[in-house]
Amino acid sequence: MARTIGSHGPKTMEAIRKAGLKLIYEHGFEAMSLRQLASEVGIQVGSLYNHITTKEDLLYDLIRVHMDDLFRQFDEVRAAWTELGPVERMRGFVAFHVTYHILRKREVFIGYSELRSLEPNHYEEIVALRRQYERHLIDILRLGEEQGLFKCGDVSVAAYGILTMLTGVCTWFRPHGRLSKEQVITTYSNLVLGGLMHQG
Amino acid sequence: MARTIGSHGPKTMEAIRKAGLKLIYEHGFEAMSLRQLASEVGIQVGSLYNHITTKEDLLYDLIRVHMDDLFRQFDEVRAAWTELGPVERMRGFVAFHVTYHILRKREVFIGYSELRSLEPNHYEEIVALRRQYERHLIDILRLGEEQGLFKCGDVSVAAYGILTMLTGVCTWFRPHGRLSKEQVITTYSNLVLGGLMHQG
Amino acid sequence: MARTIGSHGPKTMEAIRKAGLKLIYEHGFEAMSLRQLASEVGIQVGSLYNHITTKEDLLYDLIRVHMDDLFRQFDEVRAAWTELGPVERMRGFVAFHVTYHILRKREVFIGYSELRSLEPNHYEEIVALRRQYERHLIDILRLGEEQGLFKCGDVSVAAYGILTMLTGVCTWFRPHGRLSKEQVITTYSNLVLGGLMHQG
Amino acid sequence: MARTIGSHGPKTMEAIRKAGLKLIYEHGFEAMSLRQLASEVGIQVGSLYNHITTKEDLLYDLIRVHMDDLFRQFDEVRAAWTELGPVERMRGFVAFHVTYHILRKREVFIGYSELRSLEPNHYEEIVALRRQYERHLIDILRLGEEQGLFKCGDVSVAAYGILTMLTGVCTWFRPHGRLSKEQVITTYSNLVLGGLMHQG
DNA sequence: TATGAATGAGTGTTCATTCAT
DNA sequence: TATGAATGAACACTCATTCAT
Repeated sequence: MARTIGSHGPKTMEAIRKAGLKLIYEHGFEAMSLRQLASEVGIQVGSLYNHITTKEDLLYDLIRVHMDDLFRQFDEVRAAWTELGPVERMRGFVAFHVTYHILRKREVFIGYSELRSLEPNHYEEIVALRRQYERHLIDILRLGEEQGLFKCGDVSVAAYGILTMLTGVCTWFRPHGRLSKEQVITTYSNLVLGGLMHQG
Repeated sequence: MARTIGSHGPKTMEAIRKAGLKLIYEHGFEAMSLRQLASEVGIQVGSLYNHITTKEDLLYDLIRVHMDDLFRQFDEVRAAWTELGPVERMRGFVAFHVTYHILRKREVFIGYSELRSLEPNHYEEIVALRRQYERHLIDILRLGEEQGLFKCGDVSVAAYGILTMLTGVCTWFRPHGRLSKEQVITTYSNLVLGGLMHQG
Repeated sequence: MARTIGSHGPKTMEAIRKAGLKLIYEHGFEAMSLRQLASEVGIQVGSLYNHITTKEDLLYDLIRVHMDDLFRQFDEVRAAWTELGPVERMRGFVAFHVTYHILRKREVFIGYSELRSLEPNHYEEIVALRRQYERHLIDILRLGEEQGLFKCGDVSVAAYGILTMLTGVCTWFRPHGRLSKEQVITTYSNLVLGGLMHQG
Repeated sequence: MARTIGSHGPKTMEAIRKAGLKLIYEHGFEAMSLRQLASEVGIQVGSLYNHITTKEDLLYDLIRVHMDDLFRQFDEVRAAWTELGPVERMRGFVAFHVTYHILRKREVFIGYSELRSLEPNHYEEIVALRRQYERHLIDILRLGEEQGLFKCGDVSVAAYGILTMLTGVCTWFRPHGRLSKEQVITTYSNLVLGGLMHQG
């Protein structure tokens, strides 16, 4: 008989997204079965297909929405940069990136680790977005070098290094652990700008 | 651990390890089927079980061997440190870590990304080894702080940050690409020690 | 039979019948899904059930209507036979059967090939109607034999043979192809009558 | 535990073919599930895949083998024709076709009714073989017309008609029914030849 | 050691059907 | 009447693993 358990309409889609995020983060995309997912949501497995077209499509949806959020929020931050120099921009970037990656740690983690489960088209699209984001960091480094403030060795290597370091936060940060988000931001800002030997 | 009893099978076991490394790196552990693996090796699926006890066991074997190699090689480097200060040790650590992670990029990648597919016992064991390795970096940072040479903010945060940055090399480094291994090492050493603003 | 209660739905029911005829003819009854059917009609799956009671019911409806049409049209032809002899009747039968099977090729095809998807009751009913139709051909053959005009060997075998031959037209006839309907009718009439009238 | 029920090796493939033939004949290809098939054979559903690559592949295999048998047996019959005229050839064709279609009624039926479930490549291949077979009948009709013995109206129409009539035997013939195979052959031979030789 | 055939549980996905709105 | 969301069973197919030969 229809509709005994479970919820209706757009609420269901939201529940699927939430449960999917949780299960993919915990077990990985390949390891999550749609039966697990449906049971977490409280519906039958076939009912999932009233809301998603494909398992892969759910993954893409989660990653795509996260990338859109990332850009939307980053654009707000960037809007305030027009009059700032590279050092302030770098501090701003670190603060933004760390904050977002702490708040959205599961989306971010999935967005890196499950990329290869995307269909080619989706994969290319997400990778292109990621490159676009990276370019903003590279721009800051270039600006710093032009103004004689930064020395990077190689700009791309430095950018990848910094980005990887900051992103790592989503692997080990615990919300109510020993360190506050602000302490992490300060530590990383100083590390990035001054290294181990020349901090502020 | 693998069964490797019997006489003329070590070649097969080596082929399995090699093919497993390749396939897990390319598709992920969950996504690799033993049928794929057997076909890559050129044997039938049932024959795999003359050499491995379990799919998970192969993964554990690959990661464990890699961790052992990491420690063996790292111990050689460390043996020469007794008379060196923290700056030289840090340069040495960066050089070693980057080198190993470039040469063994697939093992390293798997060792991070497929950890969750290990059985609890194996998981704990590998994570403990990883922590032990990390502690060596933390020791360097502590030494530097004691001697008034380094300021880390928080030692653990700095250690995680540096480690993540260096490890990232296995994701993007291309052997015959624009940059040599030495250039990457130099860039990262300077970045770690002096940050963007105070490089040597 | 279809629910067709209510007022402004007959158009929808007609669209369902038309689309069902097309899809069953093209893909077979088992292979046609109600989702396909609904999408062909331009409504949602659930809406189908305002017009049909069951997937099987639609099939039955299509076949039953076609059988009714067959009988209605055949009865008109037969009404003119009272004063005709077996040869003229046979010519008339061939002309009628071929014409109907060319004009309604999809209904006819479905009426043969999808019979086994009918529920037992419906199956029996349609098979009985078919037998009734066949008996009219048998009657012509018998009349011919009684009057010494035909020699059939075995009346039933001849009847099945002739019927199968004529029915086959719905498999290969192309409306604007090399041959006109009239040519086919002439060829078959001569073939059949030659066979019946001039044996060994 | 492995291999408790069921049989080994090539015997299993033969059992699958046999059960497949039966089930497809009885329920149709789409309606036959691999669970049914496996259970008929006495093995688990997954074990089927040690012997077939695909459900469609089994269908193709059954039809292809039947077509090969048809040609092999027909070639033996034809080998004796070199010195025979069209009338004897036609009698020979009727006898062969009816005999084969009675003995192999299930393969023949499937070979017609389930063609559309074949993949495009397989479909084309089988249809081409069927056309090749039909051409042999057409050749007989042509020969008869050249020698002034037959009058067909249109050769192709006549060929299709005759073929359909003869093939129909596999739908209604019952092995131990009222009529023997020989009676059917005689009735059809006379019907066909009377038709071809004495048109109005 | 290698093979090939088996197991049984599991995969993502589709199905006809129901029904509150 | 139409919709959209649900059900639960079924689908073809794949999986890791076992084991007699």
